[in-house]
Amino acid sequence: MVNQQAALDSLFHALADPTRRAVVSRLLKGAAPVKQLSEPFEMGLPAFLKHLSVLEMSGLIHTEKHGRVRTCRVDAERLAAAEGWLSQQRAIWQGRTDRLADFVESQTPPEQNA
Amino acid sequence: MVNQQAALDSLFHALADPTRRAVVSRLLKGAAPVKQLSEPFEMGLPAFLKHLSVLEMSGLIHTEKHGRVRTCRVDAERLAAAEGWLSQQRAIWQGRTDRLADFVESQTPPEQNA
DNA sequence: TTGTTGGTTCACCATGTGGCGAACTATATA
DNA sequence: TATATAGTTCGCCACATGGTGAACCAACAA
Repeated sequence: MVNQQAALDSLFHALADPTRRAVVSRLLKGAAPVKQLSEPFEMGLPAFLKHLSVLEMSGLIHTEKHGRVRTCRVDAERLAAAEGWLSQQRAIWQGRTDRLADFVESQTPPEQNA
Repeated sequence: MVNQQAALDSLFHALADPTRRAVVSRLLKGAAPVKQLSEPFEMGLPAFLKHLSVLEMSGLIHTEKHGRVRTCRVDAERLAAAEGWLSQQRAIWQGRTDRLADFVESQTPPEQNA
């Protein structure tokens, strides 16, 4: 469970940068080589590779090299993990606000996922 | 839209730390003063206040002071904003994989929780 | 074989982050 | 008034982050 925390740390950290979010967004539409991925961004390859490395460390993407070109693809399950934490939190919140709703509607036992 | 990016930056950055996630989680169960919030964590008040400051800058929490006690509460809409970006991304991904699924199943409108 | 292209590595730099202790302010409370 | 309590501010530190340019390696292409 401690490890879970570390995973979320690196996940959210990876997403806390517009370049990296753009890369994820781009990769969700299909795999791509490093060079092509880097083209929209006004930064050197070394800097861009660091972003890729952060993404890869977080597990959000994984890459493989064929010949001299490295191809990147996204791991959608990692993305779902981040979303999972958030919707879990929302469930807590909704568990609370639902009591107001229940007071009016009186149905649906809250059943928050611990 | 550029500002949107900055908002997501600080949102995800705020969430990229176990202490801050724990605070958010705690606050989703109800507002609390700084001291009480800080108790579970083994760090000084100054360090903890920096975390609160990061959370407040991101808009995830807001605070108000009455007398000498500052009360913190969460802003669930900010949390929803982060979740929103993620589910938006998932929609892209699912738009792709759904074509495979539809090819086999061709039923059940996915009903994602917006 | 000689370029060119795609990636990689390295040293370096400015800035940000996350923690500390110490000193301080302001509000309750005794 | 005196004292404890809740926050705040400040200076400091170690380390991570995000960028640079330059040199370099490995695979195609001419």
